[in-house]
Order: sequence, then C-alpha cells, then structure tokens
Amino acid sequence: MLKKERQAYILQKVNLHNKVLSSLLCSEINVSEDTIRRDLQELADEGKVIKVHGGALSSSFYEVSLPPAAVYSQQKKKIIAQKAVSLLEDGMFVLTSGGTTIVEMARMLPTQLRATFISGSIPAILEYMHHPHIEVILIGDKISKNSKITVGSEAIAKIKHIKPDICFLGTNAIDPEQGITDNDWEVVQLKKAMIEASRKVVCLSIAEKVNTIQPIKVCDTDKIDILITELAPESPQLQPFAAMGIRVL
Amino acid sequence: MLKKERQAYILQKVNLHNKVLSSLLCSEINVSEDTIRRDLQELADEGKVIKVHGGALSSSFYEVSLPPAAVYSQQKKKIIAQKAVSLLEDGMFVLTSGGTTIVEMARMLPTQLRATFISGSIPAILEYMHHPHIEVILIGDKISKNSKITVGSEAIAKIKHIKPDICFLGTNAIDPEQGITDNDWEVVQLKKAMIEASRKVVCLSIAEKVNTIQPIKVCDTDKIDILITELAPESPQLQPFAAMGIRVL
DNA sequence: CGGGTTTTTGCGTTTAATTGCGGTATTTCG
DNA sequence: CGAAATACCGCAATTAAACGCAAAAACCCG
Repeated sequence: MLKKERQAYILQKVNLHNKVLSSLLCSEINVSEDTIRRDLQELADEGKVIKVHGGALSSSFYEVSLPPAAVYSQQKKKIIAQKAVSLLEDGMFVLTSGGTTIVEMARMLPTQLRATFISGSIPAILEYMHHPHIEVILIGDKISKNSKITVGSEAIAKIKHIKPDICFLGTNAIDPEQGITDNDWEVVQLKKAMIEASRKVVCLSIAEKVNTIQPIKVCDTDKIDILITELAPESPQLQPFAAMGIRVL
Repeated sequence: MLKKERQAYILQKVNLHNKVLSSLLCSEINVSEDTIRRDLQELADEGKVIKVHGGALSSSFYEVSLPPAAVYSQQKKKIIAQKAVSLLEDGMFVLTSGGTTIVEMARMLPTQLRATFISGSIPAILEYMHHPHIEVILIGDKISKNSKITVGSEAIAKIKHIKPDICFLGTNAIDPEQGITDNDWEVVQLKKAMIEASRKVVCLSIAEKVNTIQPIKVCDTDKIDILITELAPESPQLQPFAAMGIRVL
C-alpha cells in the first residue's frame, strides 16, 4: 500500500468517525505502529488531523484554517452576512445572486428559519441545501464557469415570473452617483432582472467596494432599498447613500 | 507500444482502480521502470494523476473523502462509467439524471471531449463544471434535498423542450418484466420526461440492482436502448435484456 | 531513398524516501 | 507509585527516484 494511499485511508476514517486509534490502524493496514505514527504526524503537520496520544482526532472540530489572505475580507463578509440575516423572517421568498458574501450569508442562516430561497448560484445553492427547513429553488440555464452561476435568457425569463419578498445582491462596485456596476455582461443582465422582480432590494458590499465603479451598469442607486457593509451605519462614506433615502445597516 | 497508447492505458488503470504501481505496470507493459516513471511524470504534469512514491493515484481520489462503505460499489461504478463514456462523441447533447454512477461518469469524461451536458443533478453539474470544453446547462426548479436534483413541473417542461442525442440514467432498479422502477415519485416524473425526450436511452445500473423492483414505475424495458452494468455482456442475468433487443455493454 | 535531427528508451550510478526495529523516554491510568 | 501503553530517536536495509549518457527508434525533409 502506498504511503499517500494509506494517508488518504486514514483521513477518510478520521473524517467519518472523528477519531482513529494507531493500534487499530496498524493491524488493519498491516504496517508497523511507527509508520502509522509518522503518517499521523504528517497529516497533523498539514493540519488535516489533530494528533493525540494513541491516535488522532478530526481537525474539523477544532475548526479549520482557511486561505490566509482571504481571512481578512472573510471576517468582513461574515459581519455583513450577520446583518443581512437579521432581515429574514419565516415564510419569506428570498432571491439571491452569487458571490462569496452571499455564501457567507447562506452559512449563517439560523437553522430554525423556514423560508424559500431562489438562486442560480451553485455555491450558494450548495449551502442552502444543507439547511433543514429551507426550500430551495434553482434557476436553470447555461452555467457560466467563471461565476458559477446560471446565466442566459431562460434564467432571466424565469426570474421575471416570480415576485420575491426580498433580494440579496452581492455587489462588485457601488457608487452614489453611478449606482451598482459590474464587469460581467451576462451576470449584469441577470441582476437587472432580479432587481426588477423583487419587492425589496438589499445590496451587500464590503467597504472597499463602496464608491468604486465597474464598466457595466446594473441599476441606479434609487433602486436599492437597503445597503449593508461591515462598517457602522454612521460611517461617513455611507452618508451619501443614507441621504438618498437608502436604509444603511 | 506507443507512448501515448501507454499513457492512455495507464490513465485508464488509474481511473478504474484509483492507483497504479510502477513496478506492476512495467512488468505488465514490458518496459523499464524509468519509462513508466517518465510517463507518470508527464501525466502528473498535466494534472491527470497524482504521482507518489511507488506509483500514482487518481487525482479525483484526492479531492474528496468518501464514505468507506461505498468504496466497494464505487469500483463497480467506475467500470460502468468507463463503458458509458465510450458512447460519447464530440458535439453531442447529453442529458443525465443524478446518482453516484453518473457522477463517476462525469469524472471520467475525457478532457478533450467537446459536448453539451444537461442535468438537474447538483453533484453531476459540479463535476461537469470542472471540465474545460463542456458546456453545462442546468435544469432549474425546486431542489429535492434527498436526491440533490431539481424536480417539479418546471423541470419537466424544460426537458420536454429539448431533444438530446443521448440520455444516461442512473437506475435504482431494473427488471426484464417491470422495466425501470424507482422509489421517489418526483424523480420518477423527471426520468419519464427524460426518456421521452431523448433519441437514445442508456441505463446505468450496478448488477445488484438488476432484477430488482421498486414501487414506482419509470418505464417499460423496451424504452431502453442500451444497458450498462459492471458485468460482462455475456453474463447470464443480462441475457433476458439482450433477448429483448437491448444492447448490453 | 538517405542522412541528419529529434524523441524515446534502457542502463548504471547516485541520491533520496520509506519503513521496521531496538532502545529509551514519556504519558496514562489504576 | 508502578505497570502498561505509547511516543520518540537513531539506525540500517530495502526500495524508488533522479540524473546523465548512449543506443535505438522515429521523424523530417530535400
């Protein structure tokens, strides 16, 4: 048995049972305990398991280490997601775009929430599917491999036929003058339709994207009902939006 | 034996068994270990395999950790997938259901294949998305969390409007008398539509599901064009199907 | 067809990786 | 505390990988 193969096997065991015993493994795979120990050591060095006396534990319980560069903005996105979740109520029809902020929000949905979520974003849908009481509606069409979201006329037509209570938009650029702008033509078409269809539009944006502009226009600022960033609502760079009657969270 | 031929052979072995040993390969193909090693190196550079001390592992093996009980039937499913892939040609419109066998097939698609894949299965879609030259069309509707596939009238209506060249069905139960049967009403509706829409219907089933029956009927045996199992086509339990004019692979 | 060039392959040698073992230190638990 | 289990260390044997080189095969092109 190859070393990596063995380690994969061990990892699989750990993830399934949350623990492994060196003694069991060595008789199972038929190698010496030293070998097992060295394997566990390596896996531990890579952060895949937590090594303990007599075996190893799943590291997922100790929570994982993410790509360190993204951790920064991920914190901000979690704050945004937190605020966004507070807008949700049982029974709502919720339409969401794609993007990492939306995914963070999906992860943060309270488990007892009962609502219907509609989206064409694959990563978002995957998260929604994990929740026990959420009904998930997938918008179909051609998949854009870049943005991992369905795009095209079918998707737009479908959106036009629904009337969600609220729509959460992950935003690439927002500016008081130019409104929401983006850089992918097909995604823009989709977002336009989403905004038109929804009773209420919530715009999620990390502060570094506020007051920036992208080439393609999605909508004017006055279409936005609520703007959420990681900053405090009183923050000066958000005042132009507040002045235009947008609720800032 | 030509170099490319050898590499194709190796790749097939890797995908089928999840691993290869250099030592075995060299005696099998009758070339020196160096040659094998150089082949593995090239395949590894292209990302087709993961090279390890003593051989190589399937790259798909690495990404995921699967339930270990399922490893068993996974082997069989890989064999089925292998056969299924041989039916594909450039330019085809391919409709697929969900299920683990379909996912195995998705993983095994040759990277140079250029085709359009249509499905409502989230796991399958995720695999298709990884391929460089495959266009992916997602069928939207309500998501069944059980089967991780979109179900409902919208999905069915959409399927009725397309005419795929070929349709691959992961099957829960198939019997010469009763045809294909299943246990999820919504999924059955979907499969019915898929079968009606497609020019050619390919049924993928591991042998233990052949000659079994589930409560809800999908279609009669005569709707099936090709039946693929992990067994040899001459296998006795497949003869009833062959006798009915079904091509057995 | 023939000569030159590139690719591929095998071999010997050197280098590195992997593994098991004996001995000793450390932890665990009654 | 003391015994049993486990971990750690260094070593040596086996095995595989890497490297350079030369023979062989394939290829190209006039």
